[in-house]
Amino acid sequence: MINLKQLAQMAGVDVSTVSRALNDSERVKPQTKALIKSLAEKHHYVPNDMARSLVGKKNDTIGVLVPELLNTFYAEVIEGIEEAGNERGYSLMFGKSRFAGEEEIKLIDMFMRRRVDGIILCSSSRRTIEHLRKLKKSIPIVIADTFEPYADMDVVTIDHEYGVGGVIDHLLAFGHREFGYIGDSKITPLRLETFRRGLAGHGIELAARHIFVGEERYEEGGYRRMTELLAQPDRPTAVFVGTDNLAIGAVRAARESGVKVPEEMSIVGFDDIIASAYAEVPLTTVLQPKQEMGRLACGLLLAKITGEAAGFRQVVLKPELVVRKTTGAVPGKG
Amino acid sequence: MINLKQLAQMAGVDVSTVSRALNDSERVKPQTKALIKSLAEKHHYVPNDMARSLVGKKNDTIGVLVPELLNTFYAEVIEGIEEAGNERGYSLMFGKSRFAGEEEIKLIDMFMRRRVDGIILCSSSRRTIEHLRKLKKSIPIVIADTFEPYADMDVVTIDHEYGVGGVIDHLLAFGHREFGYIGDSKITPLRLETFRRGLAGHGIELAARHIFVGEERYEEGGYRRMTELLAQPDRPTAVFVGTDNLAIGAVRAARESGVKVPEEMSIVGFDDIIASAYAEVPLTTVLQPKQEMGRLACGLLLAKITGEAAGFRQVVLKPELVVRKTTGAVPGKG
DNA sequence: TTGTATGCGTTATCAT
DNA sequence: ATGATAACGCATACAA
Repeated sequence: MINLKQLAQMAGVDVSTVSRALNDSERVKPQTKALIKSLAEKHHYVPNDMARSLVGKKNDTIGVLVPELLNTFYAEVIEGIEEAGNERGYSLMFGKSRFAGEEEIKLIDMFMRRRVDGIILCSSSRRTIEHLRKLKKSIPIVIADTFEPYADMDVVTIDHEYGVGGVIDHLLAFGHREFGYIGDSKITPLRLETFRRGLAGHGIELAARHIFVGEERYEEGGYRRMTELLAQPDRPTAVFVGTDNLAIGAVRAARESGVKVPEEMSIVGFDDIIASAYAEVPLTTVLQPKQEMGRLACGLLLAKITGEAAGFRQVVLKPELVVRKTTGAVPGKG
Repeated sequence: MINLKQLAQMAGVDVSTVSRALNDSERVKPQTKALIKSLAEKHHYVPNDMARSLVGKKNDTIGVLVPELLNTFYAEVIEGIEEAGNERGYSLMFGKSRFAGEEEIKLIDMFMRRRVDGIILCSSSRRTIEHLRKLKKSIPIVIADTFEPYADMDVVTIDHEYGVGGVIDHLLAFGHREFGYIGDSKITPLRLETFRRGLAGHGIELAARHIFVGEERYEEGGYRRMTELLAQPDRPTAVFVGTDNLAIGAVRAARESGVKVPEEMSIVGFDDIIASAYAEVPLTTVLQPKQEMGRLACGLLLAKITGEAAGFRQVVLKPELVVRKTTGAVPGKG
């Protein structure tokens, strides 16, 4: 792969002249510039950004860390980040943490070694957040989709209280009083807590025997947990499922067990992933503005990188309920 | 951000000693090594991989180019690439081309400027392939999920003939003779051609009025195209849909129009994305080994990077039909 | 065991 | 308008 020096030799000029010519400097005679450019073209010269950013400073690269890729939730967030970044000439480097704290820290380390200009973390663990507190002076960092809007960091997240509250109000309005919950151990713990607290606020207790949580985060997990729930002697009339991925499987399990949704059981998801509108029964769920989160996170980060922004900002989005076909009135109460 | 030189000053030694110490060289006294390491730890030293790879050569980074991320098909391929890469210490840099040739070329250029060790391209356009022919001497490149197994490049792809052939045989065995096709303009053109040719081989013509192709690549596109197809005066008994994303929408459109699937119409997809097994009616489709493709592509690339492999290899996978619930006998012929 | 010197590819600051 | 040179952060062959 050819470099400036070789180009300089061929053109019979100094490297510095070549550098200037290729960077369209005014201070180089049009003829030599033309010569150099044609030479560069001819020999497929590709500048070495490693060297360039060594002397310069910036990279025009941001690191993005997500737990998993198969989850379209994260794909949408990334989509937002990518667009916002692209518009301003940044490319993405990314890593997948599998929800593992050590992986997160390893990948953050890699990002730093690569001298990315900034890092966006999605759904990172609390432990990792602690780790970040030490790094945030060295490099701009934005946390997306986190549990709490940490005041000492740049954060983009949603108002869980509001989102889950919408679910509860919706179900209460339909007359439901017996609730169940299905979730996973990584993504949804806060939703469970918020749900429980919200119900308690209405004097309703969420029975432990109606709570099903496990590792699996996709349809299969929801399917299995709903099957377990249906095996209980008494069955709730409404179930809140922590993510749409799980909810889609849960709806299927219910229907396959002969339980009509929503006639005999209402089910509400969370996220509003793409598949939800096209599920077996279009899913009632809480819309997280995923791409928006990505865009905002990237915006915050770029503002930090360019120095436009000082201090830390917390952006808290309101996730709105989207009522579709999996929720209805309590059986027998029309 | 601290560097070797500063560390050297603090330790009262030369940079080279620090470098050796941090790289665990034998040629440094245990005591000084310990001192230097503790110093590095204390001051949060993070090596600069830009500088390192400037002098060295390698990057331990590979560039991955996909058309889109929301498509779980690509997410799965990436998953495979990422795993295979991770195992050998490589991280990913990636870009999204939106199926646009110019975007692809721009991103490839970016990868090269960043001096990635190699590039994997998914579903790249023919035009881009031409472009790559010039670059493949400068950098290892692997093409994944392409139309043809170009003999002069490293390629991982599937045997379309075989996959589509399986669909045709399956439908013929059910007695179908009237076929329709739904696809998109970016991903599926080859599938349409293969389908048409395959049918012709059985003396069956695919009528133009039963072919629906458009831009949209997700459920909505399939929904719309199936709606159009159903508006035709005569309706095929079986429809091959070029991707599962489209197929899921197509099934929904059929059912909402009162056409029972598979009783009144058989529908077959292609890809076997995660959602397909959990669709409204579990989808009969052709399984593309996506993660496997990713792993293999990455394997080929790493072999090229490390110099283990010479020449070009074409890996052609056999995509197998997965029979689920959207296909059945021709109506009235039980 | 440690230091010296050189080079990686590029940009930038001087001169000329 | 162009050349010489230093500098970016690090690794390494060679000396000591």
